[in-house]
Amino acid sequence: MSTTSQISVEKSKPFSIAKRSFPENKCILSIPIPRLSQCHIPLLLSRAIVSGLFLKLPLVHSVLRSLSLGPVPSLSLSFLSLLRHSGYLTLDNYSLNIALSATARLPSVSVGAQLHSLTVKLGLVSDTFVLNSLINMYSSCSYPTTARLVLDSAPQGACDTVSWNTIIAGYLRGGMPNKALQAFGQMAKEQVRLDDVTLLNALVASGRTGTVMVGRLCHALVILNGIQISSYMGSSLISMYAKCGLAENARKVFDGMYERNVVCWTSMISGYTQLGSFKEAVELFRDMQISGMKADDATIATVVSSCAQMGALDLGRYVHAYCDVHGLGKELAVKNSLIDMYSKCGDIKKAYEIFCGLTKRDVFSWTTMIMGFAVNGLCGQALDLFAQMEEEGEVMPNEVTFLGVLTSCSHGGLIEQGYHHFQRMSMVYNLAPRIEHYGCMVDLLGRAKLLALAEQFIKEMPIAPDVVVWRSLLFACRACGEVGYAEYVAERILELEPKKFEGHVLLSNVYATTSRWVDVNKLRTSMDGNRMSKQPGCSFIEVDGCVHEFFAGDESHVETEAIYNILLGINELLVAESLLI
DNA sequence: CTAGGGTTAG
Repeated sequence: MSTTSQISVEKSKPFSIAKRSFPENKCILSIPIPRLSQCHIPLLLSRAIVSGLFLKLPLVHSVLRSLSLGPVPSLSLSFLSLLRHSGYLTLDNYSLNIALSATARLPSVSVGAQLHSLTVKLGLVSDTFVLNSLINMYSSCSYPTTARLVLDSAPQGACDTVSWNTIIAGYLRGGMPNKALQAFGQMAKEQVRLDDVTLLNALVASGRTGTVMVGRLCHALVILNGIQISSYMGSSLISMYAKCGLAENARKVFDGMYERNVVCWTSMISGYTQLGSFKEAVELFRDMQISGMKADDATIATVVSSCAQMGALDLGRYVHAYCDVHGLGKELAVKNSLIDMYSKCGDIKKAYEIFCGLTKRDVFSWTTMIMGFAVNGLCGQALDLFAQMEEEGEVMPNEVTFLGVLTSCSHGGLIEQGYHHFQRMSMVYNLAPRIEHYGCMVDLLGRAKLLALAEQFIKEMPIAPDVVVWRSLLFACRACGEVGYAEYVAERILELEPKKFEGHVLLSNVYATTSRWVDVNKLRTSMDGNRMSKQPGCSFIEVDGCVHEFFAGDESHVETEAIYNILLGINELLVAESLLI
């Protein structure tokens, strides 16, 4: 089996192509071909071949390989086809391997599929390298299921660790982390040798599915096998622990690392952001700057998201300025996060300014801006923007976009429009409404005090209502003074989450409105008996650019009550339900 | 031939 290393070992006499001469083969191989104009190389070589020059096979192979890795992988394919048709080369396992890795980088699977049938015809599917390239080609072209079919129907003994690793990576890329985890299990069951790439992929799968057990197992395997915690491994571990809600474990991995690159730092910062520890996220960003590690766009995007969720406008502005100084923030993800930050912090003008300045807009840009208008009470503008999005038609709305649209209708009291968009969501865009969308609709009807309609809507839902849906209905009951029905609804919430604090409180509030103090007491006593402790309501406030975090009922904060009153005035969103007790 | 972090959410 030919490999690249064999090629670079090969040395030969000087030879020439056209009028350019090279001292030896090795020199050609070390030419950074992507730096030359890639288009000229096949042209140059084609001319040489047509004029009857014989080129050594290793050179041809190396050029094919470079082209397949270059910016225009299809050049590799056209050159290969020329070589074949001029009788220069017959397709063997090596050239087929190169061709397949070129097609893996094409947007369409069609050429790759043609090569697949060629592979079968030539009887090369039992070659492990060719097989793996084939699997990789289907995985990269977003056909992970077909890739799996290739693996499952491969001849006995042809598959190896890389084949399985490629399958797992393909599932992850295709947004199928459960399948990835399953494949990892099968791999272990069939006693395929696991390596560090396997564990790395399995860690990603564990994180995305929230399967701590498997994540821990992988971590244990890493330690037991003495696998070095590289930046790759470390960032995967950190991200896995963070996604499973174990911030401390993530931090332990982070602190214990011998060397960390920007990805490790970003993994930890984004872990904090995802877990709602915004202050820690920002602090770690500071530590990162102190340590001299340069942030990149991924870091900025997650830090800005933390600022947005804290409502820290000054801090957000600082990070924005940091971007300009360090030449960062050119990527859309950062601009989108800035739009979100400015609109969540109330500077909707600045948010819209950034949005308007975008030369390219993805679904995040539109959705963030729509949601930004909605939460700032500019429901009309939110809906106008959605109309503009549909009119331009370059970006398809997704489920979250419709959450923004429905929220706008709900906040604006636009019932007919709400129904209209709710229907269009599935009819026009083939998006199945999720429980969140049903929640929006109940909220829409409840806010308009259309209690009977809201109730009917819940009854006709194809999914079981969750706590949020019931809570929306409960608020509607309260607004309509329907105490009896409110009791029923509060009981449903309690039923869904008997161990949680909230349901008990809601029910006891309902009792309190009808002065049923005996029932209130009974409920409170049972709560104490169950040692039910509430999650403290937590808020942030920025004073002179400094972010203070405080908890409801936090005695250490002397000004808690005062700040709470300020918050009530600033942003109704910050008022956690448990603060009201 | 395979590998890590990032933006929207009732």
